[in-house]
Amino acid sequence: MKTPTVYDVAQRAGVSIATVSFAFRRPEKVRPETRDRVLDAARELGYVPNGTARGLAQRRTQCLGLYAYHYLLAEHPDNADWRAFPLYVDEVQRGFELACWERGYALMLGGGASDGGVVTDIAGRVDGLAVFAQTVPPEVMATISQRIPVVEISEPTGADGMAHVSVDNRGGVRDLTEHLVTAHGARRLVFVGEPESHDVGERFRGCVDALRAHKLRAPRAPVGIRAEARVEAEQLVQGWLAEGLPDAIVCATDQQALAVIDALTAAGRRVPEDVAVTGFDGIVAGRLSEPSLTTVRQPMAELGRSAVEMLVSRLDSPRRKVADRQLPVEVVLRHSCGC
Amino acid sequence: MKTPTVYDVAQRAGVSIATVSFAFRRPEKVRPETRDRVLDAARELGYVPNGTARGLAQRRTQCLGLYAYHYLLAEHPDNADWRAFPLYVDEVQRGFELACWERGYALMLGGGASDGGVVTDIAGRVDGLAVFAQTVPPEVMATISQRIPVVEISEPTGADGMAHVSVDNRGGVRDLTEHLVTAHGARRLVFVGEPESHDVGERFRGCVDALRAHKLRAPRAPVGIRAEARVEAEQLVQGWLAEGLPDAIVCATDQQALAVIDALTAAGRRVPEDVAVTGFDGIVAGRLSEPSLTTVRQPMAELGRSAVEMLVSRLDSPRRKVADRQLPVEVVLRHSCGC
DNA sequence: TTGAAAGCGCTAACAT
DNA sequence: ATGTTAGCGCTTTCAA
Repeated sequence: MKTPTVYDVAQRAGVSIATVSFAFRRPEKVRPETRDRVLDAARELGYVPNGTARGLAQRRTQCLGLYAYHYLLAEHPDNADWRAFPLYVDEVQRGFELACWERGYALMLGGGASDGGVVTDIAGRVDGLAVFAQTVPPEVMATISQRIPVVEISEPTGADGMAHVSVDNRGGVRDLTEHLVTAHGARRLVFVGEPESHDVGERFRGCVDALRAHKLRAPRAPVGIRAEARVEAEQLVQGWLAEGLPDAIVCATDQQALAVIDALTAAGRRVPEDVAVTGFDGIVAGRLSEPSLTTVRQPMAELGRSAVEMLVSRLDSPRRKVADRQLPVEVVLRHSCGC
Repeated sequence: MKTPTVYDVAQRAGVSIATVSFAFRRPEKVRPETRDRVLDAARELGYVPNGTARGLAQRRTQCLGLYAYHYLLAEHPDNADWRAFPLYVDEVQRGFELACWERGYALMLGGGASDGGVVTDIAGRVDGLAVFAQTVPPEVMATISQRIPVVEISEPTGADGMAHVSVDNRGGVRDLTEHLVTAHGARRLVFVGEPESHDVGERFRGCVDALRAHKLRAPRAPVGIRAEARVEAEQLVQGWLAEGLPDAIVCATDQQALAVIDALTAAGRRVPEDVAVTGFDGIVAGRLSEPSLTTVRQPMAELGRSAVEMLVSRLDSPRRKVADRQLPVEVVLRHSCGC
């Protein structure tokens, strides 16, 4: 059962393939009777235009890509129940989806392996591509961004030929730390986070900014933790119990903050009575936790939407030079800081 | 800036385009030195294979489609806060994504307009397609399913040339109703749901089955409600208050059950003390509501995974005849039934 | 082991 | 208004 092509439709309608193409893409360019004949023939044959062929001929696919390496969370039993809530990447993805559809683009999603293979594969099939920070080797991105517009999500601005959307990490944590100090009288603060991440570095700097502004002693570096390791949170807590709890624990992400709170609770300490704990991101789980999590909310869906806008605008005017975008954040005061 | 093609790579490596193709796709068929020359040339030029051209030549895209018409929830202010939790479609989509990636397929997601245009467009670019029930006109699906394997998610089995994955709607509600009757002594039950939906019809029948088995009077038809209308829930509650509350309100979906509970609470009635309310689906919001929602859990991610499996198996052996699949459900007893 | 060449199904000049 | 035709960039026989 060979599927019908323009040729079949053309033959049946007694016209040329060009007319078939026009009947679909530029209906106004063909006489109404002719158009109806073509459309009828197409319907009778069950014609479905081959998008691949069209993409090749037009050299555009009307499709944007998102490399959504989900950190393979689903596979990681440690994290299974986090999946009950949408995480950062999920919410960004949702924004990306909706913005694509509003603009008439389809969305191609890739994931799985984190070597360059999958992402290159996707790059070869889309008009523009968005990727999350730290998920693809830079050489691979460099090559791809020479071919199509690329935007990196939550990646530092850099002169790498790619566009970047990020949020005001530093300002957010500065404001939050400021709150801890002025509203709750915190003096001894620690900052917990993955030291390798640029975002985390910025957040740490924001914490230091606020502390310095108050002439308080600032930690020299973040207390290291892996992205979402509960076990490490427990070890950290053991350490603090041994040497005395700080006034506040500023965490680089909500997930880490929740893990720290769990570990503290398990060790018999109360949050925020014994120690304040804060996060960053604004995921749903933090809204529902006990105590609810004071945090800095990122506009996650807006990050996804912005990525689409940036890609589309470069597609529409290719001469435009790549521009980065930084989105504002919002301090959300809940209970874990003592409020 | 023309992007490099096989021709450019071939020229630079001093070989033919066939050799370039082989070097990438069948490395074992070309002499190692030749292969290295080709790969080096490719790297130097920043070659990214054009997936569209490949798809056309191979007549397969290694890409599966999901038409994820999200009921435009995001646009509907009435529903804004539901979006904080993953809904049915989101969880199915997640299962679909992961299963695609595990099998080396990319995923093309379409949405937005619900006319046939978008879905036909996607159908023209993928090897297989999954759609949710009631989101695409049947004629359109009929045409598409003649071209590529299609599976409808949560759609009744039918001799329409498409495959279907669904769950045991009838059995699930039968068991749940049975519980209401035997464990909580419910006698007067109403069933609330969208009457047009096939799934809802099945669920209603399950309710009737259980009632009949106990020689209890069964409602003649579902009490109608739109998919996710809070306002209607309030009207229903007003009606019940006027004519006397039933013992139990069996709702066709969790979202409707939560809306009904909200309306009852707003009207000063207590659940489950004054009346039991149950749902169907097993969404996260029902786990966290007050009272927590007794429901029938669908294996949502599993639906998505199954859809992928069914598509891939038909792609792998095209002669296999289309087969449907029904997944089991699980009654989840929480507080809203009185447990 | 490598090369030549014929498509894959469509679009878009250009010609009529 | 419609037809002819040359690609789009790749895969894949078939020959050498």
